[in-house]
Amino acid sequence: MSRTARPFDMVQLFAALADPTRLRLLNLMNGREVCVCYFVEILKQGQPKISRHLAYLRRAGIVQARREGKWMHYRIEPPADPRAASILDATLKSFATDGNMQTDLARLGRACCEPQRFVSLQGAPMPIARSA
Amino acid sequence: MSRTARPFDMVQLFAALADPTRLRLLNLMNGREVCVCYFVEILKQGQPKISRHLAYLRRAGIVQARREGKWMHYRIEPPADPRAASILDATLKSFATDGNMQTDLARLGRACCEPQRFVSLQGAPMPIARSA
DNA sequence: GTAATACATTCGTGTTGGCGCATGTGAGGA
DNA sequence: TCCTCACATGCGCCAACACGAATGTATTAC
Repeated sequence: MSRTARPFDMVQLFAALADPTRLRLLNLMNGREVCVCYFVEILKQGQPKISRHLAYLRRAGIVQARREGKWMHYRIEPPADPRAASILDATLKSFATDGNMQTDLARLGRACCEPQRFVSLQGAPMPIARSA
Repeated sequence: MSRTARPFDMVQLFAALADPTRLRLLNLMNGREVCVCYFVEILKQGQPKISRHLAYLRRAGIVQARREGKWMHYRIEPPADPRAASILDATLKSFATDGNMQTDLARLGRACCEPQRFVSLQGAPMPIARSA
């Protein structure tokens, strides 16, 4: 039984979106694959907190993780269920007109251009642009 | 300060959608103004439970209530915030391909055509079609 | 091997949410 | 006025969640 075959749990999807930290994480991952250390730096939140929210998003089936040496990269995984995909898409689009979300993206952009300014990002891999 | 002027709380919106009973209620209200007694009959759930979930949806700013004598009619109130409106719209559209939601709608249709078959619906006002 | 780095997970605590049950409230009807 | 109907709300209980702090686990550096 494939993971995409079973019907998507819409309630779990909405529960995953019902948290400000998780929405900020999704915003930062929108179009990019991002290393956990960037989340911690940009959101200025504790690492366990970030990690737990990422695990929550992964359980909900909307993000995927990839290991690269010591680092973990997270990216958005659009659900196979078209209903869930449309909800997630509408959510991601809504970030474009959200001032706080754009501020986060600007901070991410600055961190990528000058990682040497952030002690916690020394040697960390840059976010990788992704189509989905 | 008007109620629509302040920025919509997206987290509260998603929290409101993160419950199966509330999703079923929204589905039944999609395109209609429905009396509480119909919700109780169609969903076969206790009246206090239905009432509390409707109150939750009202607090989230996506449904409105109207009193008509002894009966309360609930309808969907599209949020003024276009971001919230698009999320809600995508959610409502997703019901079209959901078998359980269509079953609920079929039960509502039958209850409206033959209210005399349901003891709890004697004299209850019929749902009223609405554009939004 | 040891140590350090980058994340994940566990633990304990406070908060929130959902539920059934009982009770309160507001609008008719007799 | 009293009663009933339709619905809302308060109460107690239990489960789920968010959080900081501490600890565990891969991976790399030495």
